Amino acid sequence: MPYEPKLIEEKWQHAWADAKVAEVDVNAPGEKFYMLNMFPYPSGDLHVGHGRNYILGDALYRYFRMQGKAALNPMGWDAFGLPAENAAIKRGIHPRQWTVSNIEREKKQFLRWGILYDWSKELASCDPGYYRWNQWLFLKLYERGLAYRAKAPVNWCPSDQTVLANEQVVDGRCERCSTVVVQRDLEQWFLKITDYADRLDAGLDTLEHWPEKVKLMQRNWIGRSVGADVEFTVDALGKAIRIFTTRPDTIFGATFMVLAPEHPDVVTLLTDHPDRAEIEQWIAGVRNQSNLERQEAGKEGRFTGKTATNPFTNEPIPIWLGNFVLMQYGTGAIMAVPGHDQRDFEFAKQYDLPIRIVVRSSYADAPSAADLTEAFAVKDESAVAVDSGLISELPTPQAIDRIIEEIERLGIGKKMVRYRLRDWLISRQRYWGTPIPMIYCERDGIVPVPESQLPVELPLDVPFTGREGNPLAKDERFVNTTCPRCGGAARRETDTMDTFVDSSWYYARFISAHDDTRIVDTALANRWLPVDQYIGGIEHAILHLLYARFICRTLYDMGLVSFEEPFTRLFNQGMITKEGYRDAEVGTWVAIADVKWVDGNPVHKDTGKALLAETSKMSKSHFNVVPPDELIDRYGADTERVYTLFIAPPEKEAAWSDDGVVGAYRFLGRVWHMGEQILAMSGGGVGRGAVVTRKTHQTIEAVTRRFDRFEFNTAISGLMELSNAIGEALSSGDVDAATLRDSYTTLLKLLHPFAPHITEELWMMLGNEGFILTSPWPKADPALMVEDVVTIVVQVNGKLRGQVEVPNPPEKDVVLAAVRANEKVRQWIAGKELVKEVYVPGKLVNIVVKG
RNA sequence: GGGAAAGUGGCGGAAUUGGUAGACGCGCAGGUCUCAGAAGCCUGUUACUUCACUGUAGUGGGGGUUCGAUUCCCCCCUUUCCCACCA
Repeated sequence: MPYEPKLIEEKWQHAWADAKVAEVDVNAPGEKFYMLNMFPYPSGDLHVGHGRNYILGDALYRYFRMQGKAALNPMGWDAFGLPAENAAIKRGIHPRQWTVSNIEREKKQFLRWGILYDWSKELASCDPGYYRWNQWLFLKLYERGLAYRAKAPVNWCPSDQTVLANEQVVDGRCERCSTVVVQRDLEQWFLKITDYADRLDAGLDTLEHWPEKVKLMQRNWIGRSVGADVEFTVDALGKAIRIFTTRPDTIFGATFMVLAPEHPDVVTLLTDHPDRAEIEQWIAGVRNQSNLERQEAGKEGRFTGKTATNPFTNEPIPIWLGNFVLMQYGTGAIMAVPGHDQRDFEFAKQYDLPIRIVVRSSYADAPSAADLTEAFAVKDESAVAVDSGLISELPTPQAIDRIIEEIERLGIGKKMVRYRLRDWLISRQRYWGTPIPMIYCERDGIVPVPESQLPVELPLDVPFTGREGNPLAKDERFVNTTCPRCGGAARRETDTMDTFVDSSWYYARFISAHDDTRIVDTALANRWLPVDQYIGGIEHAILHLLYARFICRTLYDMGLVSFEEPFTRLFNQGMITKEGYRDAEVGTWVAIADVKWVDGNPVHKDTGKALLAETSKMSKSHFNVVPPDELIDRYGADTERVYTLFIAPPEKEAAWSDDGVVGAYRFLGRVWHMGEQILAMSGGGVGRGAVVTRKTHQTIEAVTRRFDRFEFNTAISGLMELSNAIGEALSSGDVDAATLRDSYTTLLKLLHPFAPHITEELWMMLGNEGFILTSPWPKADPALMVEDVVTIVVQVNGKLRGQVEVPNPPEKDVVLAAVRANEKVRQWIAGKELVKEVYVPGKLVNIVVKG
């Protein structure tokens, strides 16, 4: 019988589902292992690149299962979001309907891949039973002062009269109507993640099993820096301006001050300036620029005409406005030390401001300020302060400590830790999201919706035009309500929550997905959480994972869970890319159907124009998406699974090759035919049994180790080697049936996580009871892995010159005697002076000769 | 501008601690089967040299440590990713 995946895959998919093999009773005993793939946004089109993520998770799940763990592998849907609303606007389908039908499609796809999830715990963030707890969480955060309202700019399309998400702004214009987008200040809701900046930063040190790369990205995003706030008196204001610096030791070299153009004191400073109108115009221009535009514009500034007093030199220093000083960081004002900060240096050169040297390398004299071509910004022990009063000649680290002491003693400032991290803006002027449970009353102001009134449900019958703002705001039945406090007429908040709120705690909800009385069941959560293995794309390295870590800490502070870090181990799989073809001149992508090959080069079928082959992320617009359906119809899901994990190390980007798939299919075909032969076989010789058994046990050891290290590609190559070894033994006829059958059964078990259907079928064909999935993972017997003879490599002056075989374990005297007796080695060293013999136990002998 | 990762055959990639570089697979070549093709199976496949045995070179480039370096150290080049005027 030929290997026909079609005939067996669906059968086993139903068998596993019917037996509910993946359903976990959370109260049952056993060693828990919580696996989790990041829940997907149901866009409806899963391609083989998405498949990599879930197939990898499923292989691990099956492995842990066979290792005897009580493994939990749930799945849900990150179901709120903009694309659903766009579909409603463009195609007139309700976001809910669009989302639900996509979920159905994706669920079928998971099934076809042979992926086992515990569907009894399924959740969708657009379900009121889920998002009511988003609202509950928001109310708790509000109670604790962690949710607040403030003005913040949004992208506003003046033509469509609506707020745009960043993704909807293309080159500064509205994605839909190409109108130039403007910034508009709106009152919006924030979560105070900055209160947790220090804990989020410190917690990174405890995450031993997270990729260093992700931790570093988070650390940079939080951006902790230690320095000092210092006040500089400004006579014109009759008060001081506060600056933040990480280099208070350079304060003797602060020769001017720079304020952000948005700094609140700017208006007062400019009141009597002769060129006030011009400067205000300049400020308005800078304010309208994005950060990127500001940077491209180069360093620009204006002199306010006023001075501040440097508290250490007591000199008046000019106060400038500068486009490179950001209002959002620190105090929006800096002391400029052009000798020791590159930005300040460039600004000083631009406007011819004085430069003073107050730090030098401890290996060299200080250069003269006039000779300086760039700022000297070294700040370790190898730098010392000069011309700096009380800290002169102190190495920089000590100078910093000493000057901060002095600043604090003088009462003009203090040591300060600041973060780059900003508060989390969660308001979205969108329909398809969790309504923020707040009410505005003329009399009582902002009033939270009482818990008993949750969920605040999203009305379903609203019109979608894509114009004139949020559809929710136009639904009078939703907006008009009564004040929970005074009972008078009031209006509801119509902003919905950022979908990152939904995904910041969903992992905890799976454990008690249907509990209508509380957000999490604390006792069960503490048993099953944190997640033991979290799997997802690197694109979530910063926002999702940081928000999840933040919300987890707030749950911890409320006493709802007993842990602060939600994910013990994190794995980021790489993307799958594929070659696409584009017109080199115009730059547009060409559909595969329009590509013709001439002498191995792609050209356009109609125009004959040469095309450029380019490998990129799969996307419809690049015509390089590989849909799993055709692939599975032709080769089966097992082939896709094996190929996907074999193609490259899982954390790396991998290029899809249609040809390569065939290799995986052939491999499975060979395993299949071997199974039929072994089933029919009896008798056989005994000559090579030990060789096959040894290879089998070596493979058990290797595959197990590689699973633990996520080295799926080499685990599969190891299984191919074992299969080749069994195949050779089979055709040699020199191995007995029982030995071959044992090795083959082991191969099936080791292969099961990668190719579940075919192995399950063969397991049954060989007459075994139950599922191979629930059979135990094989154990390697070290005694059976040991070789009878050892091959010792012989080198002369480090070059391979022969090999000798000695009985295992190899003894030094025996090995050296064998080497000396080796004819070829004797030729190589003949007539030369022996310098030494190096013996690496069990591996090699290197003979060093001279002449 | 700052930070991180990585450079190995025609291609994807392999090489526990420094110890036979190129496992495994694709592709390619030859063979087998076939009226023919597809699929399968067998053999070969780093380059140069040789009919062959063999030999020489070889893991981005240059240097170092070592009996021995893809692996460790220093310098340089290239690519990719992330953050981007964060004081």
